[in-house]
Amino acid sequence: MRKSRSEAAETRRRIVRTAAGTFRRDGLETPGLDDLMGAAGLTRGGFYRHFASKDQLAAEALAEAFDGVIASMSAAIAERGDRSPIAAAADRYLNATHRDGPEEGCPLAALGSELARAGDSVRAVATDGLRRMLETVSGDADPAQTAAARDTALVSLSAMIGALTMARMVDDPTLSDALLERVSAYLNGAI
Amino acid sequence: MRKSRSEAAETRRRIVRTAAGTFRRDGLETPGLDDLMGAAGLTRGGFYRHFASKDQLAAEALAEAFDGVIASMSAAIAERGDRSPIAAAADRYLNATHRDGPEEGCPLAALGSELARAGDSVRAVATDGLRRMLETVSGDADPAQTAAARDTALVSLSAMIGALTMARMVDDPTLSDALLERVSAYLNGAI
DNA sequence: TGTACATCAGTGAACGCGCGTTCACTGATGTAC
DNA sequence: TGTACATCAGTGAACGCGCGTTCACTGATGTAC
Repeated sequence: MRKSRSEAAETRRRIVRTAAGTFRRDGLETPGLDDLMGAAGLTRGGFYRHFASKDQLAAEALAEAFDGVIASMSAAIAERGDRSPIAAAADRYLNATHRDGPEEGCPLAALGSELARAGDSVRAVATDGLRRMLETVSGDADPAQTAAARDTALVSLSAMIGALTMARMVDDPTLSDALLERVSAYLNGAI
Repeated sequence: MRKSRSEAAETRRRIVRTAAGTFRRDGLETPGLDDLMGAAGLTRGGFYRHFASKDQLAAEALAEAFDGVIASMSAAIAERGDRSPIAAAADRYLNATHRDGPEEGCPLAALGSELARAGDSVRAVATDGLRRMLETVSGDADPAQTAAARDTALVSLSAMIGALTMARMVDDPTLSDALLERVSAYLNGAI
């Protein structure tokens, strides 16, 4: 049954990658080890060959989720043309595709209120992820960020996270669409 | 052991009221019936004399939480002096007291990402609560709301909810304070 | 108004279930010589 | 290079625990007469 080192390393990466999606779709507490290992095509017993605890997997999966969404926003900003970085980030963030695919999206919107109650290691990853996202939307090409750019990033990202979370929460599609469209329009025009 | 009708009705109200705080502090899933009944000074067994399910209590407690926070914001707006309703709402919402007392605060910030995955009855209450908050911050004295006022409310409330959620999540007090202060300053000045 | 009986608020134990974690085991991989 | 042995990735069962829900029971309250 033993797998080679490279196979085991690949297995570990697969567990983290699939868990990053499962956590964002179903929350941090709801999925059990059976769900998380099953998503990677494995059974529960092998979990502790790779991780010390479910919390450790959550922290690593969260970091991976941030990597993906930050790369996506960074790319959107790089291709922004003559728009502001914030406008490009808002377009990438506030749309139906992102709303309807939380497993590939921003973990701050997917897990925000649960992260506030999570353990120290998870919150540390979340804090670092928020910082990286703030740097990204404020235009990370500029190393000497101005205070105004930083404030604009704080306000804009807060609005994006709040709007996407509410757009997923409401049971009225019209209100959900309005949240995405109106906040996106505001960030495209007024800032 | 039987209690009088008025005592039973008072007990029911107490369970809903204390549960509204417990859910906001600890989340929708984490507290068990032991915790929820214990907070009201009761034991688990009596729960089903008052509620058909834990989900029903969650829906009623959430509605009560909205009532409280909307009354508070309404009062802040009524006493706003020459400031805009949004500025008054932001001051009431984005401060350390609210951040550090989720059990008495806005359920959208305390439970946002969990509400997006909740059952139909809970999501219906959440949707109604968001609508009521939007009406409140857009100045509910005006019955014929303009589209612009509605859009401003969408953007402002999204920013408030996102900023408060992030302020509770990050493990760095400086960043947490900055989120509250900078978004509040923006909503006081620019809108 | 008083009495007999029915009701039911609340208790505490029990139900089945799924959780995170542990462990004995299997057998292919890695290592020592 | 070949062989003998140690290692360990992954399995599946078991552990104790707490969950939401059910239920028999108690005894004060409510109701019928």
